[in-house]
This record gives sequence, C-alpha cells and structure tokens, in this order.
Amino acid sequence: MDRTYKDIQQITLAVDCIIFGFNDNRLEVLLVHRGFEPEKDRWSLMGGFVGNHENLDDAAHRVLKDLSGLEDVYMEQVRTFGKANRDPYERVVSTTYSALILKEKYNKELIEEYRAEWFPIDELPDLIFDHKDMVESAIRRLQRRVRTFPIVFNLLPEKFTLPQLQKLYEGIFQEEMDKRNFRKKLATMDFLVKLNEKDMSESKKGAFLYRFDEKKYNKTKNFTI
Amino acid sequence: MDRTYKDIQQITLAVDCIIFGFNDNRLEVLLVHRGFEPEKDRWSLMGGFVGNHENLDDAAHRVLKDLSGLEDVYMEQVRTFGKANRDPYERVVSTTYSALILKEKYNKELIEEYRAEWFPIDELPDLIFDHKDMVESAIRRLQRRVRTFPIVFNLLPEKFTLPQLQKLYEGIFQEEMDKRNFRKKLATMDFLVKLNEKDMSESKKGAFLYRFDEKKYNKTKNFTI
DNA sequence: TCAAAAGTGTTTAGGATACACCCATGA
DNA sequence: TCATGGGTGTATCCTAAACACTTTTGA
Repeated sequence: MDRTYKDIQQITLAVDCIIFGFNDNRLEVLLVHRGFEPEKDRWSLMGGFVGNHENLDDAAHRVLKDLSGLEDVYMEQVRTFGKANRDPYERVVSTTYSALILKEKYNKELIEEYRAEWFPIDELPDLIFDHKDMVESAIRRLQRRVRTFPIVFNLLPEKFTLPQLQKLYEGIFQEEMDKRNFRKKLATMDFLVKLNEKDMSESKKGAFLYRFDEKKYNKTKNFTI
Repeated sequence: MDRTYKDIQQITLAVDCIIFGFNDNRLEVLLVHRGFEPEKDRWSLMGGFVGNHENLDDAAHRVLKDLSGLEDVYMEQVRTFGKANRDPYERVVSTTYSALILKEKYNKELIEEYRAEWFPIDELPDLIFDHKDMVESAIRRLQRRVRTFPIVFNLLPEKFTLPQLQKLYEGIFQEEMDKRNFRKKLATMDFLVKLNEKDMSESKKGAFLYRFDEKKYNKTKNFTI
C-alpha cells in the first residue's frame, strides 16, 4: 500500500445521523437548526467528528446521545459520502447512520437546546450540503430493511396496536396497504403477542395491544412484510 | 457541529477494493500478496489512501486502475470499516468498494508486479486485519444486488452462453439452480438477445451465444432472478 | 456408439392480491 | 342513533418449485 497519500492527508472524518421517529402516524426525521456560520439558520442532520481512538459506530452513538440523551438506540451504518467538494468549506468525508428512536423517550430539553425539529419525510426543509441525499438514501435503505427484519418495533412503544403498526409501515413505504392482507401476514408470526388490553385512545371501540417477543422471533427468524 | 475533534483529528482514510472475477466457472476474488512489513507475506485486498482533493469513489477507481490497468469498471461502495483498532499499526478508516471485472481484459503484468492472485470465494487464504469481513460483506451485498439489477454482465464477455450465465449465478449464490426454471425466467427478459452464433468451446453440441442489450433493459428495467 | 453438455414443458403448491361487511362504543 | 375506527374471510391469480427426456456431435 502506498504511503505517499497518508503522510500528507488532510481529510476530516465525520458521522451524520438520520434520526427517524414515528410521530402522529407519520414517519419523521429529526433535524437540527444551525445556529452558527457557515450556513447559519439552515437545517442539517445531527453530526460530529470522529475521535482519534473512537470506533466509527461509537461516534455515531455519541452524536446521537449528545442530541437526544438516548443510549442503546438501534443504529445502522448507511453509506459514506466522500465527494471532494461536498462541504464547500473544508474536506470532510462523512459516514451516515440511521437511528430509530422513540419520541416518548428522548430528552426534550437537549433537543430544544439544539433547536431540533421533526419533519415528515415527505416535507423536508432545505438542507445543507448533501444532507438531502443522505436522508433519501437512509429512507431507501430503511424501506429495504424493514421488509426482512423486525426493526420497526424500535419506533413503537413496548405495547402497540395493529392499526399503529400498519400506519408505521405505510409511513415508511409511503403507500397504503390493505388492512386484511396486512393482518393476515402478521397472524402467521407468533412473535407478535396479543395482550388482554386495549388502547382506547384512538377509537371508541379500542384496539388490542400487542408486544414484540424478541425471544420467540430469534427461534424462527422468519419475517417478511 | 463541534469543531473540537476536527482540530486534533488524526485519522487516515483509505479505500479497499473487493475485486470479483468469474474464472473457470467460479466466482473469485483478486488478492495481493504483501511484499512489505508489517504483515509481510500475508494476503490483503488492494487498497490505498484517499487524496486530499480526490472524491472517495475516484480513489477506489484509481486504486483499481493501479492494480489492473482497468478503467470504466463497474464499482459500488459497500460499507465503511471504522473500528479504532482494526489496523493495529495506525488509525485507518477504510471504505470498501466492490468491483466486477473481466478476466480477459486486465493487465497481467501489473497484476504480477503486485503478486496478485485469484482465489475462489469459498477458498480464501488468511487475510490481514478485517479484510475477511470486508470480503464477506461484499459477497453478501453482491448476492442481494444481482437479484434485482443486471450487473452480472460486467463479469461476462460481450457474448456469453446461458450455461455460463447460470454457472455465474450459481457461483455468486453458492448454490445450484434448476436449469429449466432458470431459462424460463430469462426467456421473459427481452433484453437478453439470442445471437445466431454458437460457442463450441465447452461442448460438442455448442451453446448459443447471447448479448445483454442495455438499451432494451433501460426501457423496462424489470429484472429479478 | 457413446459420453457429455444443450435444450425444452407441465404440473403443483403457496403466497400475493383484491375485495365488503359487521362490531363496539362514546358522543 | 350514528359516526368512527376495529376487526374479519374467500376467491383468484401468479410466481416458484419440482421434475425427465431428447438432441447434437466429436471422439
């Protein structure tokens, strides 16, 4: 391997987080409002630089914790954006991570400090640099992943209803699904445990609550939507 | 975004290439033999550092060209490996790219210079650092991608036979496929053009040659294996 | 003439889709 | 009593999978 480049290399490595949440039956992304120059008063992803002795994955978790106060969050690396001029001010290569968080759990004060706000994925504001591409590639990856892995439960509380779950998938795929076919498929998955409780907050009749049983899932691991 | 880390950041950014070739009806990876310390005489992926003003994608193409002499090669970013101690000698974060090349076209002298050799993907030698993980994640990605995109034709000459094509898919999936079902599916794809020539080199009867018609593919873009 | 690879159809099973009405309840 | 959202079953289509024999020809 040629050492020439390394000795004079001046590239900064960053991570950017695409933070997804399911709020009011819509899939949303948490964006921060830049309070400093350059690009002051525009919106961007939450990001940060990677520490010299910090694992890349850990940097993403740290950045997320700084903003949300959350630890143990479900995160996946998406891809690395490395165009030489993607940031017009300095050479920064950024690896993106998508995070699935629960609106109820994050730290509201921290989020206000960063002037962060939720945006539905089909109503994104103008974003700095290539952050719009980052969000879009994270959405596409999420759409692929949720078909074969039961990761959507990271976006729902411990107990949730089937109408909620369907709305969540619809929000991710950005398309409506047939209620009966959807439930028929779920009925074949025994790791979705029906509880003897109803959620009465969204309808008069009330909807039964369910729970995702990870142990049962791990036994079979067959899942597709 | 916090600038603290950036000012003292000392991380080197590299690219590593997983170079796939289809040789003797097997899917193989091109590896280089390290002629220098550390880790002298072990095998590794072809890699290199990213230039200060070089796009990340361009760095991968440059590294591939240095080894193979090839330009205009089909390459995809796979993922970025960023564990702090993945390279025990220095802090290097590496983004991997997979390349699909044609054995007939590459520059043999260059490859000999690097003491590179082809290895079937199920008979990999011991590799330095996390290069084995890199190869495996590239294979998994390739397996997913070839199901929905007609990228395998980058691994075949302009004209190829259906038995060849099937062997290639079998090599990628590492499993045998039913000849009749395979051909039935291909028959529905009109961008696979049958020629009036036969390849007589692999059988007495000879097998008809086909050509991938990119223009026809772009009209419909429906493809799944 | 025979060995070796190329080529060719049909049947079956399972999953995906389309589709409409009753139920429970609070207001 | 009615408006609102929750819950349920069947028929059809299509794709995936299983499966065996004939053809060609050089050695």
